[in-house]
Amino acid sequence: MAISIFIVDDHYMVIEGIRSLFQHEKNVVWLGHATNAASCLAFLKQQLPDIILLDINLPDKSGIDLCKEIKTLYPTVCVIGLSTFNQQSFIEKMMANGASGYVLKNATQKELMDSFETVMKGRAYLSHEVAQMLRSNEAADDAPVLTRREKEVLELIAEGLTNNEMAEKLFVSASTIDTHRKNLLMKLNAKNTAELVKLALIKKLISFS
Amino acid sequence: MAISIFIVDDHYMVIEGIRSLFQHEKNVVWLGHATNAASCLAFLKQQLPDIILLDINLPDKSGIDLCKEIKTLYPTVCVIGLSTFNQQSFIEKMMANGASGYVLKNATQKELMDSFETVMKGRAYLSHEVAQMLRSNEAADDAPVLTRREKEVLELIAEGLTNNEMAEKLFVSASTIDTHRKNLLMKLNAKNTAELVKLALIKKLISFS
DNA sequence: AATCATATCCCCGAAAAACATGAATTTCAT
DNA sequence: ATGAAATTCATGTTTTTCGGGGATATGATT
Repeated sequence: MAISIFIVDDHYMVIEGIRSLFQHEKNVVWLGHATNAASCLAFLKQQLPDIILLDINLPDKSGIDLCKEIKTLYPTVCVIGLSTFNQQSFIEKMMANGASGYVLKNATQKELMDSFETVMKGRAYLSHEVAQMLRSNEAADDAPVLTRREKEVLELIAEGLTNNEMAEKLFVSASTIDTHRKNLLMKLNAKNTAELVKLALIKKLISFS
Repeated sequence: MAISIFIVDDHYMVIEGIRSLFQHEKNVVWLGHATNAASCLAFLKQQLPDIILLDINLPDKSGIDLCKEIKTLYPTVCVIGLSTFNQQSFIEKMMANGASGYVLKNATQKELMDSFETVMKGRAYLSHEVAQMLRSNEAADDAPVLTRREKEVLELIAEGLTNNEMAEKLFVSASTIDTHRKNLLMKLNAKNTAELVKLALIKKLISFS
């Protein structure tokens, strides 16, 4: 039995690329494509494919959110995430939102066929590269929970403010800042400010710039 | 007169996508494709296209380096950079290495045709989105040059070592470390250690973990 | 021969951070 | 309303960093 697929991606080249990969494949039926979330949802009201290939980058909405909506509205549809790079956080969110698989855009026809067959059997599929990356990266999602104030102080520390400067800025005494600082060192298990800032950036507790 | 093109990209979908976009275009002749730098260079020994569409992500070599090599060996060939995202640093490096243009992979057939014609006339072509982004982003790639020793010390600072600990580890006196430290603060224009570590991570002078 | 970058070392004093200990107050969810 | 968590503040001591200096040695460059 043929597998029907629908693709959502704002890259014409990707759409054409996949269409071309499967145009002579009898087991795969190309139902169409959408270049944004809105027209994807509109299409699904008319017709349900077996599999949706869903890019994580769309102009009007993230593919991650769209995935969730699709799975809520049409739980039987299999969604396969599509992305150029294997960014762990995206993959995790995509799978958490009900995706059945995740393949990179450098996938071969065979790999894609594989992914279709696997998810149609109800199992999850991850590109070889993706699976490998995820394994090698059990790195910390062990970010401690910081309070509102601690986050503020952490940001200011990374900007190079001293306790006195922060105290002035936040209208509290320097002792208070000192306490927050000590708690931050404890929570992040850092030996000193230098390590604190590094860990904070790694764990994405503060953002760049 | 028809324009001959050759594409280098490790994404099958992109190759197929572009091929399909131009398969009925009489003014464009598809000479072939390569999925890595080595086979690209091998092809060019046999035949020279007018335009090479060059992905910035290749398995064996960065497209940026490959671009430089190509322009050194065959200065008459026009290289157009290809990328999914518009990352300013890549674009700048690509153009600095002699590329004639830069287009995003979500380009339409028309946009690509446009880029071909523009670069064939000897002018540079940037995707609309890319040009816009570059304008809005004159942010700094002003990473200072650090000496071998300074990099070592910087790494250790970020790991949370004190001057004494570093001195022991590097078999020098604490005074030496102190000097390096001061020089680092100067070079990165940081107010203190906290800002130093943050800037070092932003400017990729030290890597995560 | 003179210059430059790098790396090494030293001293001083002021400023800042780290560590310890204790405690009052507000906020908020159960 | 009660208890836990968060925020606030203080007082001290010790360690580390920061900002001025200045000095020597080496090797590459000109």
